[in-house]
Amino acid sequence: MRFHSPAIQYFHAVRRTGSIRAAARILNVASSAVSRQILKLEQEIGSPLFERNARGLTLTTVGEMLARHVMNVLQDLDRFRSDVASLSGTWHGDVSIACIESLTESVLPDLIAAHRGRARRVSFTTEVKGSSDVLESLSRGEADIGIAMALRHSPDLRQVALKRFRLGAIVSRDHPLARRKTVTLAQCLAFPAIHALPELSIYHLLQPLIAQLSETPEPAIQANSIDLMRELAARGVGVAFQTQLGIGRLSREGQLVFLPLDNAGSPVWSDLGIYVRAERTLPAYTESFLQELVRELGERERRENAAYPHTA
Amino acid sequence: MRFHSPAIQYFHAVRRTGSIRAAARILNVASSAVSRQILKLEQEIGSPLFERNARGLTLTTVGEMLARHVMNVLQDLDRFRSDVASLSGTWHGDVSIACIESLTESVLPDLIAAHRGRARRVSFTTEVKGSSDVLESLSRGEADIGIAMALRHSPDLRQVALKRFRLGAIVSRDHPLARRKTVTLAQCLAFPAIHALPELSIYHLLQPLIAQLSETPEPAIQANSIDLMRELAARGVGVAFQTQLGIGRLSREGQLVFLPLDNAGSPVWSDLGIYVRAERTLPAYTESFLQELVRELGERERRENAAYPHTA
DNA sequence: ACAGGTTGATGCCGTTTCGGCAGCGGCTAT
DNA sequence: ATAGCCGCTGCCGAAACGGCATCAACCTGT
Repeated sequence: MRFHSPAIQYFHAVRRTGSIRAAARILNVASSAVSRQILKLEQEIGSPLFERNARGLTLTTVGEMLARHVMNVLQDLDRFRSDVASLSGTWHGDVSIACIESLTESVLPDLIAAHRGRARRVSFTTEVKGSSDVLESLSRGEADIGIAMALRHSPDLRQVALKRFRLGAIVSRDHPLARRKTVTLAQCLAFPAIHALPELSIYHLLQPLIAQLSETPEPAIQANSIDLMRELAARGVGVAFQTQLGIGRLSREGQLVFLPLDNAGSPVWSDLGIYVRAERTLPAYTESFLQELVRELGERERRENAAYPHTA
Repeated sequence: MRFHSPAIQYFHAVRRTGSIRAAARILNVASSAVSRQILKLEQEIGSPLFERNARGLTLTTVGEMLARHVMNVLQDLDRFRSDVASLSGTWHGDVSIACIESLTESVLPDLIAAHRGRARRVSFTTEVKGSSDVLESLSRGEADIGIAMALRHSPDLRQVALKRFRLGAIVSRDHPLARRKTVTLAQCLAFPAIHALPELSIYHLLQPLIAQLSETPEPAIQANSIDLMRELAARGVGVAFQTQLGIGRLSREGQLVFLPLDNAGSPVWSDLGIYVRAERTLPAYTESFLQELVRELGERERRENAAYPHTA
């Protein structure tokens, strides 16, 4: 089922690896074959596609344009394949997800497990990274679905859904704050705090608010792992800040308490976006999972708003 | 700049012509070459793409799926080409438009003339046909932009804009009705009328209203040409019905009068939709014209509403 | 400065693929 | 029945492709 010119596939491999020889290894062909296909493409188009640096190849502007086209072609080919397969009852393929860490505790594993239970032949590839890296992975065609903080995204991405969750303080059950319904940032910072490093989006949500406070906050722990921060909070080390998404199990077991943040009377929102490449129709099996993901996140958003209603 | 497998192009030609030999003539190759590429494709995919009827080839279900993929590929290739060309300052290509007749009097010629004045190397291909044929042409990839009455459209089309125009009666300046501000259908049908045949969408707009009338209308002329109907009305033959879009010049010269239809106190709307294929990014030159088209139609809609305000 | 490893490009050559030609059987319309 | 399509298939020359060995250019570690 590979009826596209080898030049297309070779170019795609070279772009991903940034090297002709590396691409040749992946493709199981001689590097000379790859080299020649690229040269032929450049002659056909009438413009170089790569800049030959000493250490590998970099796309030129025209190269990036072609990369976009080739990505559209190959991703649409996947969709075509899945359409044909679903016609004959078969239903398989790989859903590739790039997402930020807050989803790894319960949302993503729950969904994937449930989906695998129903569709055994659909496999998953997941990659956890920062919000902007998630968006970049999508743009580069390395992931099908992306979940990230809703930043400004490039026009080649499409925001499928936007869900907002309350940012809150995470404390162990015996923390002095644990009995409160909500907390303000000032109240939290009276205690040792576990802060996010700038590479986490939470940092950028909280930093402006912290800057507004008059007092200098208590010296705190800094970390770049949602997971680590949660476990530190559970051990009573201090107050951590995140959405309720990442603390499901420990919260249910009563070890952790989630206290919605209150900033001058209004909630602090953390906006989560679900993204796909804009110029693309998803394969049926990917689309199916995407729908479940959107539904599930919407459900969690709804449940959370019911649990912690706020005055408009 | 043809770096895609010949199989893709051949398949596309065969689908359009419905015949291998006809495709071969277009492609300037031997029919055997085309036949073999199709056979290879079918073997590669593992399913027949065409049903070999005595009178040419018809797509199978899988064939239609492939047709969709191939259309996506080739149309995106056009976009890529235009991107590369615009990088080097060149700016050419062909904008293919399918539209209904009401646009041919002034909207389309005005726009195309203006655009050609600015961008000489952009050519246009226009095809006038009925609303459902317009939508089908788009779906089949035979046109880039479609303008049609806003019917229910298939999901592979995207409605870029929706503009509503008042349906009205068209009479010559010395017609007894010509002094009125608005007219009702009953008032019009007291005079000889020029009716649209069912192949025009106006028929489907007016038929329900005519059916509501108690009296049997005066015997009337029927026609399937907007142009003809307009000229008949100008000669005082009777009352015609259409939007103001199609009577620009004759209206300006005072020969024709447009009387907005009033049906039980509310206007009768004719909804015009602008469509493109959904799974597609348009070439820059096409996108540019599309924007002008949307703007111009919006402008006409606004002007018309100002000229004939109606009570909400 | 030098050696060893890496990179992409190129000449040579066997293999594969492609396309043109001619001819096949099947079908339709006259 | 005949003439004109249709798509399919051997046959063969031409073109494209891929593998191997080799080259010059470059980086890196010593």
